[in-house]
Amino acid sequence: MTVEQGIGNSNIDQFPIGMRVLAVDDDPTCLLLLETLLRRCQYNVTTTSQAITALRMLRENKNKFDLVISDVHMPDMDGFKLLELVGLEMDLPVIMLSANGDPKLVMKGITHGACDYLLKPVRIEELKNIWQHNEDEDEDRDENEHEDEDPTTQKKPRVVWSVDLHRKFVAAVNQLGIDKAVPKKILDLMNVEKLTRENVASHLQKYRLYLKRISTVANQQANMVAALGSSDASYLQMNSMNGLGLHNLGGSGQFHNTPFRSLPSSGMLGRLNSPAVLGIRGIPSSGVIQLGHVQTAPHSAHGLGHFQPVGHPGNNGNILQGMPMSLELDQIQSNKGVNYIRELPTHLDDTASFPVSSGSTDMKIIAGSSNSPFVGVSNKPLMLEGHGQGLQDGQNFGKQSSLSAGSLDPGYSSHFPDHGRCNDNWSNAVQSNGVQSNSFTLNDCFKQPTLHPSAIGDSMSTPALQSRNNPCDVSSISTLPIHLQDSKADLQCRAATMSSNAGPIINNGPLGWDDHRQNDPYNSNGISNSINSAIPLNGNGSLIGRNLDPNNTIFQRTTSFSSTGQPNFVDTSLMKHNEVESSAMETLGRSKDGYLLNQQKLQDSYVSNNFGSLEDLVSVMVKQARKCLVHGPRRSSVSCIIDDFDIVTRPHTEGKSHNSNQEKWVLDCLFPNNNST
DNA sequence: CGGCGAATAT
DNA sequence: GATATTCGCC
Repeated sequence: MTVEQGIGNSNIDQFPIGMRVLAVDDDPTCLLLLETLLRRCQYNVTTTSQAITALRMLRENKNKFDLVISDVHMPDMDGFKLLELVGLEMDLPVIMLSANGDPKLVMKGITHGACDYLLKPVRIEELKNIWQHNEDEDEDRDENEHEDEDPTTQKKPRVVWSVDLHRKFVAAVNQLGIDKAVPKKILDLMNVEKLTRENVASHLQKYRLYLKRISTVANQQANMVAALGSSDASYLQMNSMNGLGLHNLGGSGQFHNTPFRSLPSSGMLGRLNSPAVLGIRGIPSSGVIQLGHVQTAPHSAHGLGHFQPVGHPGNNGNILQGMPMSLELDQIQSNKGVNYIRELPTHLDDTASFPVSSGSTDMKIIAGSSNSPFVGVSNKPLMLEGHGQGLQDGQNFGKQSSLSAGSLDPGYSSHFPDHGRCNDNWSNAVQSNGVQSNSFTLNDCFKQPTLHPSAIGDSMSTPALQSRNNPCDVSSISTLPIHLQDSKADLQCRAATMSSNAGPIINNGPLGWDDHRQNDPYNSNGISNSINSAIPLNGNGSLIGRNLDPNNTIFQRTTSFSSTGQPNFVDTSLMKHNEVESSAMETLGRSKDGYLLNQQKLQDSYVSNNFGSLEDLVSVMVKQARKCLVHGPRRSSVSCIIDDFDIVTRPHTEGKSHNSNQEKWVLDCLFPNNNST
């Protein structure tokens, strides 16, 4: 089959122009129509009104056709018979066509090997897609065969521990108490049909290992912190840098997120770019996809994918007591998050893509909670109680992003008690590395969290989702290699980072991803609120604090950046860029929900510092965008963005100006759904 | 039953 | 090749 670039109105990437299709229908009119439509799709069409003839043609010209479309009701031979014979004698995909949509007939067609069953009158849209059957015909057939087998003889389907299922599991475990949680009891509590004790037992084993890993890492962190005096600048620095990104490193499994696992520096990046992560279209057969937000994979067809909600009153029994929960950010994040990342522009010119992601309402940002940058060093602090600086409520959610951007502001940190320490540390780290650290990564510090007992239960989640809507992730990827490469404490730092993020991430679960989930046990018991409340409004304090360091201004960083000319820098800058943008997006997205970001101060102070790097440009954009958010979607609010944009783009051009188109563009980017201007 | 490790599947 | 799941045995 010839596969060429898609034709105009086709939304498929690859369209098989010239695919040889044999159309069979006893009704001349129908046949003509079918032929016309098929030709319009640019297929190479051959027609016949007799099934017998069709069969003969197929037999005589083996390999001369790529696909067969046959009517079901034909005088000379039943369409099903033809289907059967074709399936028997040749390996060609057959699509049944009938005016009768009787489910039984459809089923019969499918069971007989039809790869599709179209109803008359057939629409061209349907025909445009039939070629896809040709691509995975074998797979389809296999699937069909399985689906119709007798359940008793069918192989036991593998249990897919979806997020929901896992959540139920955790809820059950928490309810029972980790010590008393045994497979049988958990199974009963979960009340999920078709799930077996063995399934639960297996998952429990895995879960225990997971907890163990976490605790181990936590201890290491704690020890390290103790050894280093906790004030070690570089430690914190790195910690924050790697932050969230780390969970994405490591294997790919239900619990792989655990940040404490092996941390290949390239893992995350690779993952982000992997098809699975980005959400490829096509056959949902990979575990990752299955675990995604929506289970569409065949596996879920067995019922395991559809669990009845099990009411879980606040599970205060924290199964993970004393443990630094880790993160599982992956799992918590939503598919949207994935898309979100995928659409992150890499270049300035792509900024226009903002709207796309901002449309997502479930972006979960981690709200930093503790004031102490050291919180991350879990274990001891194990911030189970929020000590934020006063996040009032969920409204402030999304602060995170603003925080990241905010960290850029040199003067912002003064608000945080620990900033002094942070600053020193941070600057040192930066200098020693010779690379300006990404201010954004600092966010991670915030993430430290405050683990809410109730929320913790969710932490173990399923990692399937590799999405990372968290800007931090992105940044960490890029920065990690550069900053930590030769650091001996690298591993430890990373570990620390991870754990520190755990808290927030966990919180995210219920608040973000889970938010829109029907069966979210945490969403209906007030946990969300508690979590939110635990998030300090100024959660960013520590991060920003670091930036206070007079020697660590953006400017300085920028300078080192450009002076080093290393390839890595380039990448780094881009990543940062993405990160920033993602932050912006997050912020923007939140804005739609009416979140106020009182960070004007940052913005204002920042505006005066314009450096021509992408990073700076983006950061400015972010800040201004935030400002814009504060004021609402008005053009006037956007002007400043444009101004800054110009300033950054043309550092030495003061007399910049913008026009209404620019304003509109920016506005559209920020508020894609906003009609008013 | 629960826990483990081997055997498989993905 | 690494993991995740299931199988079998104690």
